[in-house]
Amino acid sequence: MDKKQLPTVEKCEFVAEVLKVLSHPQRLLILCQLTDEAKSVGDLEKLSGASQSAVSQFLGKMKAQGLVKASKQNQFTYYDIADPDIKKLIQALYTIYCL
Amino acid sequence: MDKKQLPTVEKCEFVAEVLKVLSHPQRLLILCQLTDEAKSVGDLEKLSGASQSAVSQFLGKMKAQGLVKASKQNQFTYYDIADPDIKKLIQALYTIYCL
DNA sequence: GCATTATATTACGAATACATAATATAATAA
DNA sequence: TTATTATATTATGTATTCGTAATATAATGC
Repeated sequence: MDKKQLPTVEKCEFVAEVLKVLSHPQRLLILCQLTDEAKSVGDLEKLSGASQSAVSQFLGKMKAQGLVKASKQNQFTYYDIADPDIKKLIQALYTIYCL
Repeated sequence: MDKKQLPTVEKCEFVAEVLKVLSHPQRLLILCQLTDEAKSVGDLEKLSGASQSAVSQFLGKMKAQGLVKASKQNQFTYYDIADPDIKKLIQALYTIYCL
């Protein structure tokens, strides 16, 4: 994704795609939790209140989009933020809405 | 909306609602354009490439949500950002994705 | 008045997203 | 080997969103 430009239709298409992922309460909570440290699917299930299936599906899709990365350790899969821009975005949201 | 807290489910529900509005290419472009200065529906129609009906509907809904405000001058309706948090958010997106 | 321009509203089919249930797989424990 | 735990996958009905067409309203210009 090239930067240094005014918002164009193409840029907005890309960013809107990212925002669509964040525009869901439980997905947003999951991503917020992951900015601290990697967490297992089970951890995120408890923290978000979403079902096992939903959490796994959310993470699978976000991984496919390159937003998070997975590392399997024994029977657990730990997820972590993969995209630094997402981390910045979550931090910006925190600054605006939580400080 | 009270602030100063870690992300909670309720906070995420609120923020996700806001992000849902931004998670659409043309709505995002419209909001980006409005951070500079108020613009008419027709201006936004041209800038976003969305249909007259769609632009009017987008603006109507965003107004109902308190994100933008309208001021009618003669036959034109000028829209402007109403929520300072949205302005901050758009600026953060600009910093992350356009600089 | 009539035509034109600007905006808003309503309606509706098509596409998408959601939540949930059911099932599968893989690892560990007993 | 059987049971249990952790995660992934698939399926599916429902709800929501989107885009567009049609129509309405309101102001301006002729």
